[in-house]
This record gives sequence, C-alpha cells and structure tokens, in this order.
Amino acid sequence: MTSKRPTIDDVARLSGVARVTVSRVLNGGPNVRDEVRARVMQAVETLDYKVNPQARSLAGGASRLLAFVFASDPENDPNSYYESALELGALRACLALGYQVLIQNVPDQTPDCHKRVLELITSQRCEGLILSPPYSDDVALIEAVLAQGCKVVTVSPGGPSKGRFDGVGVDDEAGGYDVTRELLRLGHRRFGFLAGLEGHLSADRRLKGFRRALAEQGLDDKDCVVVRGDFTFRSGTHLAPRLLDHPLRPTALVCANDDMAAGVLSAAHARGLSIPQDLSITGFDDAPVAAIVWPPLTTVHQPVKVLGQRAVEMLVARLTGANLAPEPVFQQLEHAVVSRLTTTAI
Amino acid sequence: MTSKRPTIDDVARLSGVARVTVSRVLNGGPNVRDEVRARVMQAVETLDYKVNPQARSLAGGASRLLAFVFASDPENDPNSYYESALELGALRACLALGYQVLIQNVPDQTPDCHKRVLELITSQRCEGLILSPPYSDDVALIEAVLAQGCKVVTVSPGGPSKGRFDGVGVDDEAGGYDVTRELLRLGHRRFGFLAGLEGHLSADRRLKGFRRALAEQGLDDKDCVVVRGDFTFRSGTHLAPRLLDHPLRPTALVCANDDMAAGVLSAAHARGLSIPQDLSITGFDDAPVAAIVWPPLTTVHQPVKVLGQRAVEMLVARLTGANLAPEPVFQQLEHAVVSRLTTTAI
DNA sequence: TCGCTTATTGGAAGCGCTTCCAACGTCACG
DNA sequence: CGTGACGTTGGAAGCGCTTCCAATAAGCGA
Repeated sequence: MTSKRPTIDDVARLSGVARVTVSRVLNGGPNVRDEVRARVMQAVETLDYKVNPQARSLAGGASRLLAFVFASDPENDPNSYYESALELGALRACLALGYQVLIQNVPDQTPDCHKRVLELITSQRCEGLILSPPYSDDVALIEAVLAQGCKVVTVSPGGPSKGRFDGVGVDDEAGGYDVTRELLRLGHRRFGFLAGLEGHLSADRRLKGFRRALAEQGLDDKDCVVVRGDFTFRSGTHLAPRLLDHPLRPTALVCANDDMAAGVLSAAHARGLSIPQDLSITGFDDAPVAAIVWPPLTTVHQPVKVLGQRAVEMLVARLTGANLAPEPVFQQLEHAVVSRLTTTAI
Repeated sequence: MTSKRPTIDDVARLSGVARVTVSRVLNGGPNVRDEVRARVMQAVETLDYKVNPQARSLAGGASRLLAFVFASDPENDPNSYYESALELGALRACLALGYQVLIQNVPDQTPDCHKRVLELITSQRCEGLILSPPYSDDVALIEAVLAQGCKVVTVSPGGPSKGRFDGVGVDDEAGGYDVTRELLRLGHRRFGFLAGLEGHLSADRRLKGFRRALAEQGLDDKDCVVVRGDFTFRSGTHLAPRLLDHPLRPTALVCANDDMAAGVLSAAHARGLSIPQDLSITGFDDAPVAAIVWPPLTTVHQPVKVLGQRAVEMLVARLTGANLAPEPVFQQLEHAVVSRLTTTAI
C-alpha cells in the first residue's frame, strides 16, 4: 500500500557516506566538510527523510520526556484559561520538537508536594521540568530537582527564583502599574485590588505595580482596599461584597486576573450596579472571557500560550545544549493594556 | 546519581524466564501458564518496571502516531473552547496511552483539503485519524483515509457517517429538542434559532430537534426565524440584529453553541435590552463562558473534553485490536439541559 | 624530511523491545 | 507405542538511530 518511509541508511546510501555521517549532519555535529554536509542535506531533501524520534531516543538514551507541574486541583477548580493555555502551548511546542510532556497537577500546601514532584521526575526519568506558579517560586523544590540532574524552567517566577533560574514571563509589576496609571488618568482616587493566592509572587507583583502607581500620585493604603481571592470566577463573586461594601467605596477595582474580574462583574450585575458608571473594573491576562463578558473587560494582555511554548523551547535548548548563555536567562514577553468597556472616567 | 531504570531483561532474569515471555505477559499474549504469568507480574511489581515506549514502538514497527484534524483556521478564529477542549482531552488520553497526536488545522472548503489530510497521514505515517466536524461527515474523505490503512474515529458525526464509521458524540437532536421543550414550557411561542455553519451536520441536528419540539406544539417555520452563524462570538454579535429586528419579534432564541449565544447576549446588552425579560437565550456546549457571562447562560451541557478522550481511546482500541465489536460503534455520551438565568417564563 | 596533532570519516556495538520461527514437552487418538 | 496437534517456551534477528573508538587523510613546525 504505502511504501516504507526512508531510513537513515537510505539517506546514507544515496549520498554515498556512512550512516554515522548522516547522523552527524542531522544533529549538527562538528567535523563534517561543508561539501559532504550539503550532499547529505540534498539527499534528505529528495527522499523527504524525517528522523524516527523513537529510534533516536532509544539509541541516544534520552527519554525526551518533560514534566509540567500545576498547583491547582483539577477536581475542584474549573479549568482556567491560564493553565489550559500554558498546557496547550507547551504541548504544541513538544510536538514540534519531538518531546513529550507529562502534565501533573500537584496541589501545593500539601506536606508531601515536594516529594511527589521529585518522585514523578525520577520514576518517569524526565529530563526537564516546567514549574508554574507558585512552584516557580519554590527555590527549595527547584534546587532539589536540579540536584537530580533534571533541568528546570519556571513560568512567571516573581520572587528570588526570577533571574536565578531559567524562566519566562511578562513584567507583572509593570502590568499592574500600567493599568493602574490608566485608571488614575481617568480620575479615580479610591481603589480596590482583588489579589490572588498567597505565595503567587508574580501575581503579587501586579499588586506592587498597583501600589507604585498610587504612590506616585501621593496615594497609599488608606486609599485602597486589598482582598485576596484564589483566581477563580467564583472567588470573584464571593469576594465582591468585601470590596463593594467597604466603607471606602472604591470607584475602581483592579483584579489580579480576568476570571476574578468576571466574577466581580457578575456579582455587580446581580446587585444591579451599572458597570462602568458605578464602578470601573480591570482584569489581567486577556483571556477569551475578557472579550466576552458584558461589558467587555479592560485588562492586561499576556501571551499565555506563547509562554508555555517558550518554556518548552528553553528547556529543550538547555537539554540539547543549544546556543544559550550558561547563566540563567529570563525571557520576558510583552504585555499590553487593552482598554475595553469596564473602565470610564469619573 | 539516579540508578538506571529496570529493563525487560531485568524482569526476565528476576522471574527466571526468557525476555520474550515477559514481553508476552506484558502484551497480554496467549499461551503463557498462569503460574508463569503471575511470577512475571510479581517481578514487574517488585522492580517497579515500566516498559520503554520508545523501544516498544521501534521494535513493533508501529509509529503510535495519531492525527487530529480541525477545520477552523487558527489565525482567523479565536480559539474556541470546543476545539481546545477536544484537543486537550485527546492529548491527555494520548499521554496516558503512550501515543502522540499531530494536531492539524485544515480549513475546509478549500479545494485541496482532502489531499492535505491524506498527505499528512501518509507522510507522517499516522496510524489513526480523528475527524472533527464538519470533516466527521465527509464520507469521501473518511473512505480515502481508511483505504490508506489508517483507522478513523469521527467526533460528533451528524449525517450518514454516523453509525457507518466509529464515532463519539452526544445526541444533538435530543439536546436541541430538550432545550426547546423547556422554552415552550415557559410559554414561549415565537422563536429564533441561530444555527451554525452549513455542513456541520451534528449542529444542524440541534435545529432538527428544535423543529421537532415546535411541531409537537403545532408550531412551524412561520413561528420562527432561523439564521446561520459560524460558531464564533463575533458572529453572534453580528447576526443579532437579524434576529432581534425580525418582524416576528422572537421572545426566545436558541443558539447552536455558547459562543454565539454569548455574542447575541453582548449585542442585546449593547442595545439596552434586559435579558431574560426582553428575550430568553439558550446556548449549547456548556463551555466555561456560559457560566461567566451575565446573566449566566441556560445551555445544553456536552462533555467535550471527554469526547476528545474517548475518541483517542476508541482509536487506540481499534489499533490494538482490543475488545471492540467488528462493526462500527458510536459512543453516545450524555447531554443535559443546564438552566441558568437567560431564560424566563413569558 | 619526519613525527605529531587535528580534522574527517566509517565500523561495530547496542539502546529495549517485538516478531519470527524453532524446539520442546504433553496429550489424545489410532 | 507411534504420530500429529497443540500449548508453551526460548533463541535469534532486527527496528532506526546514536555512541564509542579506530582508521585514515591532512596540516604543520622543526
């Protein structure tokens, strides 16, 4: 029916070299004359040869297995865009690079969460690990994993691990600052901030940026009320009263992510408030939901899928020793305030 | 550092049999005495042995590669929950089963879309193909793929391919019927239906169910206005005027999916309508967005992630010749009307 | 010119598994 | 008691690739 796919030996035969030379060319190895290299590439081209990743990893002794650890409990939490998008980006990059990822949800706060992560990577012989918040700030865990000989890339690290280990993310502090500046520009002076889970340092940097913007205008904690949620839509609806009924009566509410902002929005509707006339609301992430709720949410765009993809690419670059600085690199992607209809001048 | 993982030979040695016997046990092969089988399993247990999938597929000559084809253009369409969830479910099942999936977006309507799909599976040597709508109803394509020796599972087939090939899905006709019955029960008599793209037969079955429910009450096409969108939020906002300004002035609007329903909802808000007082709206899918918009959307729940997962499981069962009927099987999952706040009595 | 290092190539082994086929019993039947 | 069939086991080969190491050619200073 369909003829067999060409193997490395077919390429070798066609280009008149040994199999091992083809392998060297394919893997970008040194010590191959340009003329030979070109001849081999030519043969690869005409045969439409593709390496067999299975054979390669068997022979190479590399598992080509990565792990991606999330902290949320998939049973309780509805699947968040943030995590799905990260996962999807990673999965796609892996497909492209011939790697596999093991997705694992290990609720944090549990006493044996370190052990579970370590066990995962040793028992499955993972070569690399991607850590999402708040694990991306867990220096002890990262060092333990590194000690096992497993490379690590952190997603959105916000604390000491940022810069100390490889990572990808946006400038959360600047994001929080930028969106708050916008609200300030619109005349707001009494603020609420709906923060995320304790220990999610990158999300807390949004709060830091928020405070810096306020401070620039001579405002401080007396002029704002800060409440913590858990990033879910539900926590937004639950916590809304704490923000809305506060004696300060904030006119603008900055949320650490879109789902919570959507939750507050929903609660505001439920009590008959007009948004944005009665209250301006902003989110963070620019998840699809931000464009879909009514009114569409002003938010800070963050390229989450790309983050997941880049994390895998960095990890693989580390594993293959590709052109990468020896010191840790932090790849910072662009964020942008997206003004929609939940914000207005006062 | 970490000791090497046990191989099949370690298991063979420990249980005192030949490597090939261990292989037989592992693969559930016949002709192994129970006593030997137990001994091998015991050894597997104590060594915590896990087969090396790379080696297995190399030796077995199976690529363990699946393909999942979507019709949407990822550049134009915002990523829909339906497709992401399908993809995620499939990806997870693949991880669990040791398979890989190639995700491909091949816009339909293009003249060479059949050729592109065929080329994908032959060049990558895929063993199985999952087709989402509308490809799941493209009998010619399915037969061409099957002729290549590649197994196929269809997701939500709605036309002749349902029952003729393996497939997974819900009873869309019943879903459309159920949600319409609910609206009828609430007293509605003038309806709008926002249908999906032409050729998406399973989505059209929702329309069929809608019509059946109307007919039962002696209503027909004179009592409803039907408009076609493309399943996106934007098409919902764009098409809203066609529904809302229709001379019939429908009091209830049934949409073929949640994104379009959310779009109509958004447009309704934009023109100052009160939902559900001025208009009842229902969706289909029960995507996360349904719970998040205001008011939360009454919709028909469909387990999309599970659909993706089951599709892979069926495909793999077919490939491994697991206990599966020789004739095509259609795995029908449960749907359920979820009443939220966009519907009210009239 | 010679010995030495360095660049370039290939031979052989083997990663961990499955498949093919031969070699055993062991049993029923004639 | 012989014969074939069957259930059960193992030996050997090999999937497509990489790694290790030996072999050869080329370059270079003294």
